[in-house]
Amino acid sequence: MATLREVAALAGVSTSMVSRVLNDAPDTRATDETRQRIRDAAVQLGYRANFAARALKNSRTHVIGVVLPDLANPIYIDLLDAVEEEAARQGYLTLLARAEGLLTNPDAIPRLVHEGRVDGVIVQASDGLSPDALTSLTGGSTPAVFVNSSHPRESGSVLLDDAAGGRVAAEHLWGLGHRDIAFAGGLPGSENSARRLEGFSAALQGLGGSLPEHRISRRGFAVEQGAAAVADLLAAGIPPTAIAVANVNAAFGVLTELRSRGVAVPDDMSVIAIHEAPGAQHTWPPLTTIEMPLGALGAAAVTALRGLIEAGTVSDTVVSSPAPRLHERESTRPPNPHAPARANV
Amino acid sequence: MATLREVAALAGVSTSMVSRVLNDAPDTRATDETRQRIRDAAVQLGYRANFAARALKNSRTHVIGVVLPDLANPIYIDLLDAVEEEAARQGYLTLLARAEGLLTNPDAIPRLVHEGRVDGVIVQASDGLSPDALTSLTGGSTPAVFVNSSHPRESGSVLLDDAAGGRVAAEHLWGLGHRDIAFAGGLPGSENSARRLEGFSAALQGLGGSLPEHRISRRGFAVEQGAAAVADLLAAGIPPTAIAVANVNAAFGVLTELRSRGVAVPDDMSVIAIHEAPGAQHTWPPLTTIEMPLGALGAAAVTALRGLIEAGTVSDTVVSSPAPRLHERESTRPPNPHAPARANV
DNA sequence: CTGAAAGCGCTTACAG
DNA sequence: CTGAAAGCGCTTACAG
Repeated sequence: MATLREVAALAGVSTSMVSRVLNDAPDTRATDETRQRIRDAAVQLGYRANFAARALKNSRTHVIGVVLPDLANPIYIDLLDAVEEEAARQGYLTLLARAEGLLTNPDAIPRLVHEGRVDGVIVQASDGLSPDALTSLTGGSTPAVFVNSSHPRESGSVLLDDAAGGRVAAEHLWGLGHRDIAFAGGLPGSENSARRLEGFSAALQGLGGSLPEHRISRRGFAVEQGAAAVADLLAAGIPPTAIAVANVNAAFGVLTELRSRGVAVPDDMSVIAIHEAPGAQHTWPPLTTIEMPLGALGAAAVTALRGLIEAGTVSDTVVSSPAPRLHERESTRPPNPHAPARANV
Repeated sequence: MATLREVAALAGVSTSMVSRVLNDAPDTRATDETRQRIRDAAVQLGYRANFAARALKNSRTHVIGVVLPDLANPIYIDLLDAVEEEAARQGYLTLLARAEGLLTNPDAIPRLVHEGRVDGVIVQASDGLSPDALTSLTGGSTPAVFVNSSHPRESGSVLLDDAAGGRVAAEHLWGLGHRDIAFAGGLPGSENSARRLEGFSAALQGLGGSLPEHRISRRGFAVEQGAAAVADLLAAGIPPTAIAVANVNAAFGVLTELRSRGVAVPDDMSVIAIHEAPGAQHTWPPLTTIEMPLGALGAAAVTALRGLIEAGTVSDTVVSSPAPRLHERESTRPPNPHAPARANV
């Protein structure tokens, strides 16, 4: 691990010169010959600027922290992947921060910044967190961008176009001929879910249909919560012919619960989910999904965070491009008028 | 962001004292009263030791890098999760490094260390990499622990007890009554797969069975490669009554391909896979898997890396506890003598 | 029991 | 065109 000093010695110049030349500092007027000598010396010694020294001097690490509730959720992984990739493109490294400690210890996120470990953080908050909890997460002064969740005023925010996702789901089901459709949403407090529901319901109305309250369940985005939603939705009366699930993980639970109740998908009931996940192709039947632009979301988050870090600019972005994309698989089909559940009505 | 100096000023002592007290330095004999004054001042100012300054002084960052081929593979995510958790427990933070850049740019991993960004790296290499490629990955002098893959001499290694995984698969299938079993393995160069196959084959022999060469396919661990394995294995003659797949991702492909060929699982054929994955419960039929101790693997990797960093101790570990654990689901069942494929023999 | 001083490896006004 | 010097915020011998 050669130092600047050693490079300078080898090149026969001052450390100042080496620093300037190697960093392409503006208005550095060094002879081409000098530049070359410096470059050669650096290469010869395998010189790498020490990160800590640089960070100390510049008060900037070029590292961003990514705070995720957990790694089990494929949605978060896609986000993490996109963030890491875009960060790398923009010259930043990615530090992984688990939310577990962060939720029990409200000081954890600010500390990352106060210790100078990261220049800022991108946080995907858990769905249930209150606005107050979110505010206390970053302690106000931390450069933070909240992704896909509600957020404090001082922080940036990057959101999916959830309503558009809901709309695509409604249009697909309607186009297939479904007229009695249910919606399995996130928890009552979830703004993501509320927006998806809104887009879904509005689209249905625009098409001449409607989404009555008893066709709505708000159990949450997790697998077991999807199962609970099925219980709600099939509780009494005529079952719907299709269920739109606000999250692909919940949809896994929906599929399993439906099967265990003897409801055949898609013969008796169609199922569509918002968000794509690797597992969706391997369920039985393979799940029709609406892929949301998580890659673009992650990239937008990185860009927003840089704006906050470098210019103090807080921005709120809705990522609407690329548009939500339908993956039509085998869990959706035109409604079957002879489906057992409806046949005996 | 208060500095040591400010804390010292507020407490009315020297910065030396503050540093010593706050770090609980050995043989620091400060009055209890002084200690308290210092602590109070630190709290009052919200003091956090600057990470860069500390790293510069100590030549140690307490950050480890995790190098993963990609984030799409749930196995790697489990590993990442475990590493992050154990690292946190041991006082280390986790920097995520993508292998994409690392494979095209052989200098990338050593650079992380040479720049002083991380103290060492844990790398999960791609399955196909040659030993030479692995060696050049770390350039020899980088503290590195290779996980679940072959590795250069100077680096530590932490391996799963792959043979045990193969054995559990063989025993389960044999116990169910299967006598004609196939094995869908990783690529020919994969040491992981070779060990699983070895354990599998040896167990079968111990039980009085055998695994003839034509019942072995070596197409790889990926989904599509599992599909290719099915093609191999069903190519001609009597099909086996069960397939053990060396990797759960490939097993997804096996399931899909079997279905598309009209082979019913588990009626016509049983399928079992090594490694557990969230998706395995949601396939149809739900996939019987053998969960390998990835959590313990990740933790062992962190511990091995610390040994390398702090004591220069290179260690090779095989993680055999907890033992591979069978998740019996619906893709395995006793062989059906009337299965169509065999009935017409 | 406590402090002054050097130094980790950089960057950047300032001076020439 | 180039260098000497200060300083980023710590830690740790060394001295008293």
